[in-house]
Amino acid sequence: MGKKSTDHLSGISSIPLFHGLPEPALNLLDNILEEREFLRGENIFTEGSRSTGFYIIVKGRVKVFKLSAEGKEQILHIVGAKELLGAVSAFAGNPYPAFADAMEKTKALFFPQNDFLELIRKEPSVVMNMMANLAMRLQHFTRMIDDLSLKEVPGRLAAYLLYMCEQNGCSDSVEIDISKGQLASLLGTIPETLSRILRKLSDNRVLEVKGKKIRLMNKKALRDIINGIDRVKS
Amino acid sequence: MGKKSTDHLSGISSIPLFHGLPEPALNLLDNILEEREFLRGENIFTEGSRSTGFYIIVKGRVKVFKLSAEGKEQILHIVGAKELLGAVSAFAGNPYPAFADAMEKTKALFFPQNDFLELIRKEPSVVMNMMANLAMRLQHFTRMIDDLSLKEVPGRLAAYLLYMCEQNGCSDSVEIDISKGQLASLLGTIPETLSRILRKLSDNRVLEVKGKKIRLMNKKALRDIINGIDRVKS
DNA sequence: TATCTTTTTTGACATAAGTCAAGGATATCA
DNA sequence: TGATATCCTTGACTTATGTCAAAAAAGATA
Repeated sequence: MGKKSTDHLSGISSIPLFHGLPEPALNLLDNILEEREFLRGENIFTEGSRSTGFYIIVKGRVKVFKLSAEGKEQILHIVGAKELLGAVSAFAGNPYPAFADAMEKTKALFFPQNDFLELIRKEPSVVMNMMANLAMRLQHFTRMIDDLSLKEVPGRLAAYLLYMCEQNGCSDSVEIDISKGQLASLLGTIPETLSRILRKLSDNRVLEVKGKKIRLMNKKALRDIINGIDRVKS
Repeated sequence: MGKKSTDHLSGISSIPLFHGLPEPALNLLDNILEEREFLRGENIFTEGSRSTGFYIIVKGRVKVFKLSAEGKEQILHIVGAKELLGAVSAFAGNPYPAFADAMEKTKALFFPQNDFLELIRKEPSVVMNMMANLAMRLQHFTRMIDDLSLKEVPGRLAAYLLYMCEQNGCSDSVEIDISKGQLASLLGTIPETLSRILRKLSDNRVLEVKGKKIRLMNKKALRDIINGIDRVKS
């Protein structure tokens, strides 16, 4: 793959899936992986279509989502750099269960299904990393199902904000890096509802919303909302 | 493990996770696996507790569920014979993300975490089977999230019934093997709502409900309901 | 069979959240 | 910079589904 080989190698070893692999395995990978680029909004795969492999995102972000009959979208997750896309289907040999669109200009490495089987034979440890990845995602979905069915929208929002806050070292301020419409979809609701809830929490001095920047003024209140002790209703 | 050894061996090879393993591996497993029994209603593990291994269900059924702050339960899945219980947490090294209770007298094989790492070194192919298992469950959750957020309760019920019908060779008749209250929880709703919807579908001759036996009189209508074309509202 | 418990059904009611529609605010691009 | 498209907000309204309470039905126990 000429010029880009070294890029690949350094890139490859920084991918969790390939952590700790010996040099020969990395070289093998370098020959297998195929670089692909997607524009903002471009579709990467479609629900129901057969999977021929999976992607490792290098740069950019991809939203994986389902569509209702009326076209309402529910984002399942957002896949960012160094994460896997479409691995479950590729592995299980099932069609893709959801859509995937690039949210911005995205660079990814495509890993063809056939080559994967070969790699596993030569380097079984990869599978361990992959299992960890699947396990993590399962836990994410478990929490999501929990949220969707047991919490009301303000609770899901509060959980999301507190979670985001923790991720970013938690300076009491969260910068949401997706549109509010997309956030609504991620929370399993619609923009109008999200907007109203942000307003109410703002009025009650639980949050301070400035565009995409949200300050968590009262984390205790947020935790209470998650637990159904809703001081915001009134 | 004396007398039960051969039981184990025949049992073990019939577990998808251990399909196709050579004799020595099976013997190794026989020494590792620990038989455990649970009574109806007995708790097997609790949300938040540390996992020390996972179970392979031999007989009986286990419900895995989350609890809301007010005690409302959402069943995530029901684990039956030959399936894995708690594998994700055991593997990811995280605490259990949900509760698990035996729904009836249940026999299971416990697989301690430490021994698992050893097995993988000796028999990496097990991991492949395990990944397939995780992948399948991920797809199940994907569908579940889809249902919970994009479909209304009648749609979820319809999807459930049609799915069950397909599973059982589909003689147009489904015998639900859990209580209606539990089914409500599985569908992310409450018994009252489920009862009302069953009533309505009965009145409209889409279903015929006799206790736990449900006949699908009009599958086309059920499919329409899933797609939001709801002939039952009126 | 009779008694007790649990599950299911029904009714009246409350409410969270969705729909529809329109006006502002922001971003994007020439 | 101005023009155009997208995103966000707000209001009025509807509705699916949850809550509470009580009766009916079905199972379990003695």
